[in-house]
Amino acid sequence: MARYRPVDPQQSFPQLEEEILRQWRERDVFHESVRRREGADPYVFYEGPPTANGRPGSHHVLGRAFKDVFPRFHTMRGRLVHRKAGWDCHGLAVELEVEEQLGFKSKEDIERFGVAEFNAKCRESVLRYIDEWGRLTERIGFWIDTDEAYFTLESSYIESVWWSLKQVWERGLLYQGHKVVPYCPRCGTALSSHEVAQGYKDVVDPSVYVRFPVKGEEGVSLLGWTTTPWTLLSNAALAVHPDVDYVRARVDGETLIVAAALAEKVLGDGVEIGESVKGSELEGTRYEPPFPYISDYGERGHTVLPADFVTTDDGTGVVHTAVAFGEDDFQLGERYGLTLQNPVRPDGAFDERMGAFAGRWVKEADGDIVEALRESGRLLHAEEYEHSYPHCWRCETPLLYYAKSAWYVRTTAVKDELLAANETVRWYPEHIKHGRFGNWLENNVDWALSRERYWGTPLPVWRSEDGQEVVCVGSMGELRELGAEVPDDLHRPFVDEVTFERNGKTMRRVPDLIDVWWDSGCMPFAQWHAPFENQDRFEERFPANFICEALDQTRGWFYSLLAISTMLFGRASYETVLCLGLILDPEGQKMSKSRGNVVVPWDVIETHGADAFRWYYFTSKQPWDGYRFSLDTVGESVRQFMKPLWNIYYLLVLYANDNDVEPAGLADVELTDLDRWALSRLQATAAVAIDRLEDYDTTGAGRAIAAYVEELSNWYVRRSRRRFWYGDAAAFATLRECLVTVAKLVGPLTPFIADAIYGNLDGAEPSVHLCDYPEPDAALRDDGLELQMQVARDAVKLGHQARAHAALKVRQPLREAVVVAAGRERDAIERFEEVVLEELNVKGVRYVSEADELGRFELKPNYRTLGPRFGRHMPQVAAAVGGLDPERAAATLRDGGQVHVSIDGKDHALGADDVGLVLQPLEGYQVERSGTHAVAVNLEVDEKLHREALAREVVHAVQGARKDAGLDVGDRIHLRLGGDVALLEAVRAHEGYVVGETLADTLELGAAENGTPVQIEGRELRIHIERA
RNA sequence: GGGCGAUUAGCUCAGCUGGUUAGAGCGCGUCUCUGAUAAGGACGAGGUCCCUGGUUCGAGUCCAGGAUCGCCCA
Repeated sequence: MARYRPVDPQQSFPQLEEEILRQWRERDVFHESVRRREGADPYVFYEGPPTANGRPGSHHVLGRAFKDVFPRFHTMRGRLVHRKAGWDCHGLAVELEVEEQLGFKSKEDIERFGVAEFNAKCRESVLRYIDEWGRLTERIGFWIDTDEAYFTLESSYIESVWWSLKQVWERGLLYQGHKVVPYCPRCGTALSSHEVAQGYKDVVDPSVYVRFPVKGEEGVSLLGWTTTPWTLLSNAALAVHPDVDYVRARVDGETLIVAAALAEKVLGDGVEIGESVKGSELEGTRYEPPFPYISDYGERGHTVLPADFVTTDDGTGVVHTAVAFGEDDFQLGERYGLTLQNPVRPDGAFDERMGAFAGRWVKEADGDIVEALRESGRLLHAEEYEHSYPHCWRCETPLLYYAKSAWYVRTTAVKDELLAANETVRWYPEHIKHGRFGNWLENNVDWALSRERYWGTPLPVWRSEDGQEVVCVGSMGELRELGAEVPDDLHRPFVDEVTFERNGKTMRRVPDLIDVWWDSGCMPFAQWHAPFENQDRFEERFPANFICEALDQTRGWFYSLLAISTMLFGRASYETVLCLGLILDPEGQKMSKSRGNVVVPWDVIETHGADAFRWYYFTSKQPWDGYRFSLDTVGESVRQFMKPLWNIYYLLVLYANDNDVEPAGLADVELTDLDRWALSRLQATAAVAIDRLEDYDTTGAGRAIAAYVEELSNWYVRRSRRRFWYGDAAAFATLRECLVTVAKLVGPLTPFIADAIYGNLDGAEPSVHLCDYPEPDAALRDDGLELQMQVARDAVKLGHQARAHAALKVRQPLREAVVVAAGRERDAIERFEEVVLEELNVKGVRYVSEADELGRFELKPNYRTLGPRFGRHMPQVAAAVGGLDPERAAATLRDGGQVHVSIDGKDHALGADDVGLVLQPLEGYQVERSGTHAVAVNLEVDEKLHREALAREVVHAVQGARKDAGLDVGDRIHLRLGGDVALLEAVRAHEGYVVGETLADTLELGAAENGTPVQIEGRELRIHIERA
């Protein structure tokens, strides 16, 4: 009767996983695993909400695999790990997706379509993808509560976000300001810095040198330089560095004022250099602007101003300033009271003040502007200039640096707090902390919070038309108290209609939305609608023990979480961050739809399964380094780890069922040394796995477990095969214990195969994921045994090598192996002599403690111990050791004595640790050595040994024939053999052996006329098999 | 232009606080084992540890400069 459910050796893992998924659903294993830890010490995980804008890709599987493994591990370790899913629903990305669907090109299109309808589409679009995300999430075994997920679009979430903004407002950190921002005229919105970063492209722009004639000095011009000719239309001033030397350079009868350091570079070698002055002396110089359209820039308009940002790296050292179109320019304008004039409309076209250029898209006007300068004689020189310039990451429109009114959070005011909070965070990899992230915090600028878009959390600021009254609203209740009617849906356009009276004035909301990163950064409390509800839950689950996202979140979620919690609660909202790297294709190229090198996760799952996918991510390398990834690389996970593990499991079940072996505890059986070894190694492996996973190192944990599975397969099982055939209780108990424990160890990593194995071999719990993580049992640990086994395995390996080099197959029995070993090594090999004999197929082992028979010792200085001791005298020491008599020294050292060397007339004693003995084999012997021990095999094959080898060959041939005949491993047969007499003679001499190995009930010799012929050493054997 | 990281076998990756024969897996070649069997084992070929300098008795490992690639920032 089968004790265990039979195992398919060809099991399809994807199919197996579907089965396990069904069990998890039926038994509600995930929720049960959380329920069982009710009241335990919580381990808090925060889900960084993905934007469900598009189908999930392989990089999302990476993130979700790592977000899964540590919560699973800590649950098994006894912690209570709630996992609440979340979805980031707002933002420009979603709007763009919808715009694309609807064929929209601009904000006017959206306004015409209707904001309510447009936002309804956005909501629909986000929710549409969430299903597929949910499907993938479940399929890869990412356990997270999707039923209770938070959505950033919910009114409750938005209300919590409003609350956060009100806190910031009350601290005086929320303000409206004018700043020059990277602005996309097509999308009609400013971009955040990380959006800008995505869009840098190399472009060729005009590079123009322009004369700015000095007023009242005929023939003298300041020479300015720019790569954005369109900004010349609103030139407001020129900037020079006060400490830089400027010269009057004469060229072709005119005088040009440029930085001394750049004069020759710009004007050529032949230029005549005149008077030199400091930039500060040029301050106040009035000049003629290049275009007449706007003249009112205030008192200091169209004069030279001093500025520290001017460099002499390129250009002329005289910097054209257009207040509205550059950060430096804008600040300069503020300092010197230049009037802010912006002649460019929000759609990127010049306004009606710009004469012939009115209505033209600024970048396209560049060429004509250069022409106009040429015609007016202002152009000295024009060329092309290649540089990298930011473009809108989605619509590819070149961005404009553009002065806009916007709302900011004064994060610069809390920079020190941010840095201090960062100090409390543990980063993986460590260098991010003070590198990328720390640097980013050091260079903190105020958070540009507002967005002039439609689909997002509305900025809860209401204002009177005259700007005198401003209210930041922190909740719906507060809004009601102010006398407003509050709609159910807080999005635009509904929220825009909310008004109330204050001091006799009508208060209307400012039209802006907020940055989506603020939304997601609020999740620690907003996911619970705290502080309006569930304040206790929020407090219980704050801060997070662990968060994990891709490296690109450094300036995204990692920052928004830290910044918001620092401003609101004065501390970091997470303790440990794991950063994940990029997924690249096998050529190291970034995966992207446009390159067509994207690996669809479903393909991987259907081909190899989710376990393999996860295992690959966990173990192939440190996750932050990025992955060179393809379908095939995942296949290796299956071949190298899952398949061998499955094979062991298959073997156990096969023979346990065959022999009707009952599952037994270790206490009920008599363990052999080999069993104890396997169990000892198991404890060691558990210890490593725990240590590595506590340190967020799946690679270290996974590799240790894989190494153990390899040992189990290629040593324990291989050495124990016969015990399994014959139903040895201790072997079954041991292997079962090992496999069940491995299933637990590997559960967090490859949850499906782990549960399949556990369920069949143990099944005390409904799932392995309800078990405790294995604790190493010191009573089962035996370091000495492990060491001895290692020595014995080394000896076997050396013997195999010796045979291979002598080209003597293992099937040929040999009389003896000669082993050079003494003391502990000899004890070890003697303890496992049976194993050594069988592995090497030799009749006996002969030990020699002296090397004489097999070779000579050579002495080698141990640099590791001697180096620190002798320092720069090391070469002399090495020479002195080389000068010792090897035989005598070796004998002395092996007896535990000391040898003496003389360095600079001083005597030094060296012990066994200081001098290594290396055996040099004598010629003519087949000896393999490793350090001080060596193994030789006696190559002499006599008649008897040869006959035995032939018998083994015959068995080998018969086994082949059994297999060809399609027999089961346990089928009994009637065997008839015919052919060469020498072969038959060998069989006769070893009849018992042949009959036993081939499971033959009867054996007839010389009677297989119609048997299948095979060749053995050039002799023919005819084999006839019949099922008994 | 600045910051951070990477560079080790044909490929994917290990190499702890510097120690003298630089490893594994895959792939390749040869052999082998066989009652886990489209698995397993052994052997072999394959390496200027990106380059150049430096520190040191000794550098894949530490330092400086450079190259290439990636990410981030401008």
